[in-house]
Amino acid sequence: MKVSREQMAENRQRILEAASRLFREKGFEAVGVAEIMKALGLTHGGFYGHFTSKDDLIVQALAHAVGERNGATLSLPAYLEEYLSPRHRDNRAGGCPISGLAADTLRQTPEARAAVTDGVRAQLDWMSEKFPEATEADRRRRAIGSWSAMVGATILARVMADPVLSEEILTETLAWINDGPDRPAAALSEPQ
Amino acid sequence: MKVSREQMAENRQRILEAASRLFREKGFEAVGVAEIMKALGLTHGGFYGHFTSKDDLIVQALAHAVGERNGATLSLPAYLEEYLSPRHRDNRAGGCPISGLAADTLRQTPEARAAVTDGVRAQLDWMSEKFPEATEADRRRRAIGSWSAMVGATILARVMADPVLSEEILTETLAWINDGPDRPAAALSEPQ
DNA sequence: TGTACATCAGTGAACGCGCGTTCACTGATGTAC
DNA sequence: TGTACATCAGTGAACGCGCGTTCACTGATGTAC
Repeated sequence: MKVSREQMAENRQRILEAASRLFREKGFEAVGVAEIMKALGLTHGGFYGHFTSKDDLIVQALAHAVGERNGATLSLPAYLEEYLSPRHRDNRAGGCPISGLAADTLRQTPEARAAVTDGVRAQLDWMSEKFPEATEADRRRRAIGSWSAMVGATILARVMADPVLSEEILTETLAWINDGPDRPAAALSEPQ
Repeated sequence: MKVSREQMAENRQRILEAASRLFREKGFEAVGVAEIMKALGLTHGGFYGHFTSKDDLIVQALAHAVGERNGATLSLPAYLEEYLSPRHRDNRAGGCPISGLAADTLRQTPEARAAVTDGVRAQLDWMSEKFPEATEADRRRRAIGSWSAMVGATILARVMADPVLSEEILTETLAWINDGPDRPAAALSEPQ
């Protein structure tokens, strides 16, 4: 049965959002078109009125998720702490799409990789502005090192079967980013 | 046709090695049992004389790959440089199984996750011994932060569609691990 | 505004394909004499 | 040592299943008059 134009546009958005969450939770391969449509109460046949293929959806859903920039309203110290928290580790469906999907995207289409590339570039530019180092080169180096560590720590903490080791990875990575062995401990604390 | 006992044992090893390489290159889902057996010149039916299921093979192949500890003969600075090199980035099939498969393993069996957990624990213990910081806690913190950054940078560098950004991630992450913004530049250089 | 018709978003059965797994069979290995 | 037989590693056809995709159909929307 036909639906109104606004309803159809809304359905497209809901497909993108459901797909984005399900992909982050289970990976691209493990989520079927039928499962996504069922999550909205629709049937799989209608999917191809919105997207030309599952690969097309993957690209659109990645661009959608990566474009949201969900922690960008926080201060950098608060963002780092939230990112490297058990809450974010355990919230795959709603968490950062880059740590959740970057590895999966390696085996996807060039368009999907381009969407992740754009997201990483935006993330590094944003973080490079926020660190306190004096020179642009030092801020960017710290942004790249910190971001790599955030992505790696999140992936490792999620896969660890030992909860103590999982939490240690998050806590020590955060401490290392904030202080480093040789950095003054208060270098990045929030202004009072 | 039956083969000798030694031949059979050798075939089992060759399955593990082919699977380990193919899994790192393409991921668990994208590699079929038939493809692995074909890589040795065998047919898929014989697979089940060696392993009870594909999931069983995944666990064995992970444990096999993770247990190899392939860079452990290098000094720490040489290991870090090799790990964060374009060569390692481009050598997925022969590279570190943890950066190559950790994210994939999240959706595998508990046994597979346990194999990766063991590998990460061994890696962190090894790195914790090698860093030059005075206290055990400082060495371990630097090991965890560095290892997270190595895994994250490798995953990110592999997925980047822009080769300049990909290489920048490797180079800057290495520099950050070695020096950090506030660390003396020579802190980790090789003894002359 | 009301009516008749064309459009088209969504339905659900069906198709093709690839994959993991099974199993009757083959023929070389290994053993009993 | 040589021979006859039992064992069993590997073969390849077949099965079941799930998935992406297609398509004839339905009925509500939107438009022409």
